[in-house]
Amino acid sequence: MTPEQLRVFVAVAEMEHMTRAAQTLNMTQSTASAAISALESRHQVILFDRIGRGIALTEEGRAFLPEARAVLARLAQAEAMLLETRDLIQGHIRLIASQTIAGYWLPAKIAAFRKLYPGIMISRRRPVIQTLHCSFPEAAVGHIVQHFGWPEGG
Amino acid sequence: MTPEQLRVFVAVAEMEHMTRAAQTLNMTQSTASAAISALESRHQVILFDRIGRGIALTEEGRAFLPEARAVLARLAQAEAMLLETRDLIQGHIRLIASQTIAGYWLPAKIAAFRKLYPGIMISRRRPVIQTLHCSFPEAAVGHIVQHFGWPEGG
DNA sequence: CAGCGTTACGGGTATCGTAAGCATG
DNA sequence: CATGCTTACGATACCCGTAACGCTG
Repeated sequence: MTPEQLRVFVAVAEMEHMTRAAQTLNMTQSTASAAISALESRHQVILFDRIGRGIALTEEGRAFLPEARAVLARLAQAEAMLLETRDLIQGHIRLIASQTIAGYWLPAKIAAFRKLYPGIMISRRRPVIQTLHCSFPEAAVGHIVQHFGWPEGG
Repeated sequence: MTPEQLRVFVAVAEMEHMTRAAQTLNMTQSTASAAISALESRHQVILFDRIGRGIALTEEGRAFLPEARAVLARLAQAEAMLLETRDLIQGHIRLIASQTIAGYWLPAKIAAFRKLYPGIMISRRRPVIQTLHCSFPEAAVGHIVQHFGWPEGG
């Protein structure tokens, strides 16, 4: 019982028309047919009556429709929650580093960091003054260092 | 986001131990690892911290756990409902037929019928008396005939 | 014959298990 | 060195789309 199968079933059941449902789902009609067949045979249930050149929901199919919708809705909710927490991790980090570090050590680290947290923007500045300083709370620095280590191993 | 992946995630998250979770799920530990990896990379989320030689739920993972459980529960409910309606279609059919029909026409039909409705038991009796009769309400006979047609096309 | 669903078949992708690789205590 | 997760890799199974088929109005 794949979510994909449920999506196909819901679409086909709602319009009681396989070809149009397949078009809606951006798939071939044979694919939709196969999905329905798989759903039916695996669970030993007949969801549609093949009547004439069309199809019609059976009683079991009609009863199953709200169930399928509920499952899909719950799953969508879970996925949305995951997306939400992902997008929650965002912000803007400004880096100031010496030429050596910025040239040899940072690039790979920044690439890896971007891959993990696409929501965080990173910008770099050349050190205008001799003294390096960080404009962030130490906690944030700690988090970043924890993920990527410290250049000289200290 | 396959239900299978969710099952793996829930098991691993509950015991925070991949090997034991894999054993519980009757799969190799590498398979479980791959499932978790797929779940994480596809949704751009980190669900577990690989700490030392073990794993621990991240904050997002901990938040996602009840969601995953809810999805699985809802899906199980839908599947149970399907099973229930299938088992509803059950009973016992006793057939009485002439030798000719019972020998040539019935066997294939009975096989097909059993495949569709495993819950229905079918037993056959040789006709002791000349007159064939049916001990069922006509409605039931109608249903059966509708599915399989009538021997002589009448 | 035109519309609609099913079936057969080839290609792509995902998943699994085996086994080797790394890291940790 | 024993434990535990990850990665590489070959095999298997699944899913999809194309095309041919069967059926109906």
